[in-house]
Amino acid sequence: MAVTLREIAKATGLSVPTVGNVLSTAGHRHSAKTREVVLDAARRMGYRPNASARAIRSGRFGCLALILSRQKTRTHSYLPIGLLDGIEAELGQHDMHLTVTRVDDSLLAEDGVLPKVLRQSTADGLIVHYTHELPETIQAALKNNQVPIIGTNAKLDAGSIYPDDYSATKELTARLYEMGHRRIALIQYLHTPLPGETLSLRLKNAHYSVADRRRGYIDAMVERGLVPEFAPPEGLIAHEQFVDAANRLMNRPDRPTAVIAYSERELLPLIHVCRSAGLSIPKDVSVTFFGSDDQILLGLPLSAIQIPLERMGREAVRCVVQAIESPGPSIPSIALRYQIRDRMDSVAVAKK
Amino acid sequence: MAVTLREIAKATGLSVPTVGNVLSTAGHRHSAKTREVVLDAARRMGYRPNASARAIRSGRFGCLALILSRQKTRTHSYLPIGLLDGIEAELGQHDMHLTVTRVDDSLLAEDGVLPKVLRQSTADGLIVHYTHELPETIQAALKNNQVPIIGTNAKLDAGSIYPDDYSATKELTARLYEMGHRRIALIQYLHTPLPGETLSLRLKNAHYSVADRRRGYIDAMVERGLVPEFAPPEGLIAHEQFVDAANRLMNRPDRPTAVIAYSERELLPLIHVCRSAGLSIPKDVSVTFFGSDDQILLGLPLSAIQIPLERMGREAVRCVVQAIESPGPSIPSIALRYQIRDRMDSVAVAKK
DNA sequence: ATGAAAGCGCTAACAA
DNA sequence: TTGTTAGCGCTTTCAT
Repeated sequence: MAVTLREIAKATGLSVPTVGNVLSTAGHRHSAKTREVVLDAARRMGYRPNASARAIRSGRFGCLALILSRQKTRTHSYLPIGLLDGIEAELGQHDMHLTVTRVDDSLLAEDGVLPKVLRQSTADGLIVHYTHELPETIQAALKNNQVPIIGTNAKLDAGSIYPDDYSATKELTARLYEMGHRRIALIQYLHTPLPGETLSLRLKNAHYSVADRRRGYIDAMVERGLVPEFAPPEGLIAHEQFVDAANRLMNRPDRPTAVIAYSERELLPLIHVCRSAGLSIPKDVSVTFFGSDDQILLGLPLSAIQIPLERMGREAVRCVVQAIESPGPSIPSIALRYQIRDRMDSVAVAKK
Repeated sequence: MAVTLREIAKATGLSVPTVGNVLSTAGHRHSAKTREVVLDAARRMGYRPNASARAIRSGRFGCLALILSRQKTRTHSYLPIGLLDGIEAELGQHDMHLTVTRVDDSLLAEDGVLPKVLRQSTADGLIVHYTHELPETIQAALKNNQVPIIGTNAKLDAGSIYPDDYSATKELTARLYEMGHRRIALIQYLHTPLPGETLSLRLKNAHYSVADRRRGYIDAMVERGLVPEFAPPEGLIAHEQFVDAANRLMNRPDRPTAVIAYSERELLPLIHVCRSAGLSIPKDVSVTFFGSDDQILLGLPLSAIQIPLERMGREAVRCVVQAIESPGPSIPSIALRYQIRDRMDSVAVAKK
């Protein structure tokens, strides 16, 4: 059993509240000698306050829960470390900690087998990191939880923090234009539908950024009288065809001088094709992509348009904590501006 | 404020213990009518038991803490989702939940600014996921925590769960031999030292699997009278040279017919070089690699030697929980066997 | 079958 | 400056 105030009180011959005062809030109202004795004993005995006891007393858990969705059908869903960093940094400011739980996107969730964090009262607020839609049961459970809740990475009318992909792509395209580029392509692959998934469902299930980056790019191009060009044109191909699509795009006399890749996934076939065709990056082709980190692919250092994961985490915590401290009707959504950085290693001014 | 037993008691006209009994342990000892009334009210009012109150009563937090190290100097440290899955699955068996915290690998940690999870008493046990060495201060703080603690992904004398990379590589090499391969190479890049990092320190800081996979490979080769071949021979190169190294390896008349890649990072230059040289995988070259998931690179489906992350998570929880329930002197280390799967898409029988 | 009492560890209010 | 009392939400006796 862990060391309690009572044990320290017994060891020092003082009362429990005295010991508690010295070790937490009101230490200044005690004699130097007492403080010395208590602090010394606490250190020696390895005292650490019981967080649950404090939670009960204060009516606050001092804890937020991060709910991660889990998708059985597709692999490689994961917790971006930048998000966690942002969340933890901001939580530290409020002396709070984090509980993490995953929620199954399967029929199992229908059986009322909710994770413990949702079944019991464990946190003062929830951050739901959507990678896709959550099942009804979970949604209901979340609403029933009488604590503030916010979503990240999803574009909702209220209560979500998401990167502003429309503006980012628009600005990025404008930026490339200013650097002299006229043939700018957006390369964006979508997987062919899963078995049993219709095409329209596939598109509807896609992340909001698929449509938003597309729109931002189109608007910027059209504004400047340029013709938007997508690879592949229909946007939807099987994984094996990625290289072919990149080949078709880059092995043309009027190939683009700048390419915006939707994500890191689009990057690899592109780089491969460029290398094989003897095209130099960034001299012959400028490459930009949306990602969480700069990449080194096939020896080429590539600078990413960095998804503001850390700020997303920070903002999410900030909003939830605010809602906890002064409960209001609802949390407004926030579209986070990207920072299109000044230094883009893999982008060059277009040659005449 | 959340709904409490007292509120339900008030609403139903019953006593707090009665309501509590029905809703938790001893429901069977009450009349059907009472049960009905209580359960109905609880559902209607959205009752969820206060986890902290239970923790106080029971003397158990019902919670484990996962400590992730954070390395400022190198990016891309992250929480493998498979580990989290394993941890959560096993925790669910014990009706426990998970707290996650990151610990800075910087001097800040020296200032006694420990994360709240370590400063306070919040969990019944700790799982420390090492990606590298933790600073002394943190190590000390962990020891002082009077709860069971286990490390993952680190090879220690006691208290760690780690994949058995030696045996895995040895078996894998044997397996390739049985399929007719004689020229088998291990491709394993190490980054050049960071500024201020000596070469020997760089090697010492490397993950245990670097040495273990190397040893397993060498032992298997030597046992069969074959000559181990590494690319690059010295093992230590800069990132930009990865492609050159792969080129040197594969553009030779006596090029290997099978390649074991240390990790996913080694894979990409290899695939690129093979594609560019017109070498077919797996027809001309068999490729295997250590990774968390199968990969599709440049249109080629590659089957990974899967690092047993999920089992690592499960075992870690199992061991810690056991130590919590029956405290013993120390937790023994466990080397987890890999499962070299029967189906290896990217491996073919060697041609004569 | 139900309720009264007690106590887990901690802290705020009050009394000494 | 220090100690006493009380109570947060829950559960485990033990009476009724």
